[in-house]
Amino acid sequence: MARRSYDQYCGLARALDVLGERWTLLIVRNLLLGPQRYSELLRGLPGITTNLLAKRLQEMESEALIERGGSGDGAAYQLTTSGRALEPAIHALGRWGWQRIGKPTSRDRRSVEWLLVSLRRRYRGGTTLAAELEADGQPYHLVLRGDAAEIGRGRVPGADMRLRGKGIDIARLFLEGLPKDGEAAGIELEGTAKQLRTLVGAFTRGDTGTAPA
Amino acid sequence: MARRSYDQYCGLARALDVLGERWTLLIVRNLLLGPQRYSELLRGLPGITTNLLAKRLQEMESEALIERGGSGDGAAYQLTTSGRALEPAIHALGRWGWQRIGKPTSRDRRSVEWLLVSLRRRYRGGTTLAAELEADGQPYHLVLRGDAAEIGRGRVPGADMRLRGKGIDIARLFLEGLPKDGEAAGIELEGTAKQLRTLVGAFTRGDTGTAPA
DNA sequence: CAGGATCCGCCGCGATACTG
DNA sequence: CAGTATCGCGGCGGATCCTG
Repeated sequence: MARRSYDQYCGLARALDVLGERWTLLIVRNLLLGPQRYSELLRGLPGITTNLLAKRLQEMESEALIERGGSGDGAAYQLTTSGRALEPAIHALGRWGWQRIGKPTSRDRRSVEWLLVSLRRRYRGGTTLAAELEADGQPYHLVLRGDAAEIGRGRVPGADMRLRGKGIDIARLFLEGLPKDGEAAGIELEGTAKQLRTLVGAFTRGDTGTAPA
Repeated sequence: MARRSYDQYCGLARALDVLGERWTLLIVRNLLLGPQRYSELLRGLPGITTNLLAKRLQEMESEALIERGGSGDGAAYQLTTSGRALEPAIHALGRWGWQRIGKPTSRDRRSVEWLLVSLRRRYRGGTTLAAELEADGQPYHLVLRGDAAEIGRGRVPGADMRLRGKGIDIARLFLEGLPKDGEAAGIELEGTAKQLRTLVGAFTRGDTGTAPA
């Protein structure tokens, strides 16, 4: 084996020894919303090939970033504690990237999941609300409780509200905010308009300005 | 040209489009301590080759991460505002890496500069002190003023204290702290023992625990 | 000496095909 | 569904040479 290394006694260089190869951090990003199976990762990472995904998963498992969880039918890859500890780094890189990002190009793939990951960082805090999302048929949950925001895949029991719509419309809702008329185009709302305002307002709009403390 | 891209409308993916290739983030790290010339970067990045450094510098300049500053004799590469905005991401990755790093192997190169970069993040705040370092003949400065820590290359006028020694001894001082007897082995001190304790105590020891607020 | 350019060999990556 | 096998190409590493 003997992976390529910078051979520098430096935290950053060591991190890049493990994370610097292509796709690795994007796999971590996708797992931040919850465990996923091989085929789900493959679909969620447009452009990666099967051999490369398999190789990366092996390397990441040997580096203890991920582990195979569950058994039988529920078998899936999930982050270890060490892998989850990458969340601040992913948020810092993501913030820098979102600051430079312009309008999506025609070649850009989109996923509401990329956005949901960034919402964990954009949460302002101080809200109490449990929401369910159904974007393009896939369920997600946002549970806001004081300073903590738990955002991931799947439903949540006892949700206060529910949004259903196309991923691109839901993404626009969180990226651009509610329109003046308070009607979110193309989105089916189960809940009050006030809850919707609370949900959307719980997150900072973008990364152009300084995020409120 | 047309660099390789993940083609994902996601901040992290966009950041990795720019930063994901080999050596790029390490160049930014080295420039965080101040501008450097081509040959200085080459010496400071053991293992990089001349062609690759030249290529990376071109790419980074076209991405507006760095710019050629100064003129004539003082010409050097320096970070732009956008490049300097990477400091939080570098600190986050560095913290993760320092947490996993063990003892240096025999192949590991060392540099007091890698450590100084991490000190900017490890600064506890609340100290007022201007110190000069001379490690392996190279001068550095640490100016601590309240919440701000300015750490970089070169001297600082009106330093309160001065340390001189081998880089490895100075690195050990900040990584392991002052020995019980308060005598820093192999280090020449201009200043009081109290100042030395203040300086060393102004930074957290490592990344194993949670850094104090 | 600073700041590259050029050539070459290799391996990481991407695409496709195939297997348990 | 969850990977392995194979192959071509381009990015990378190493060395050398060039120009102000």
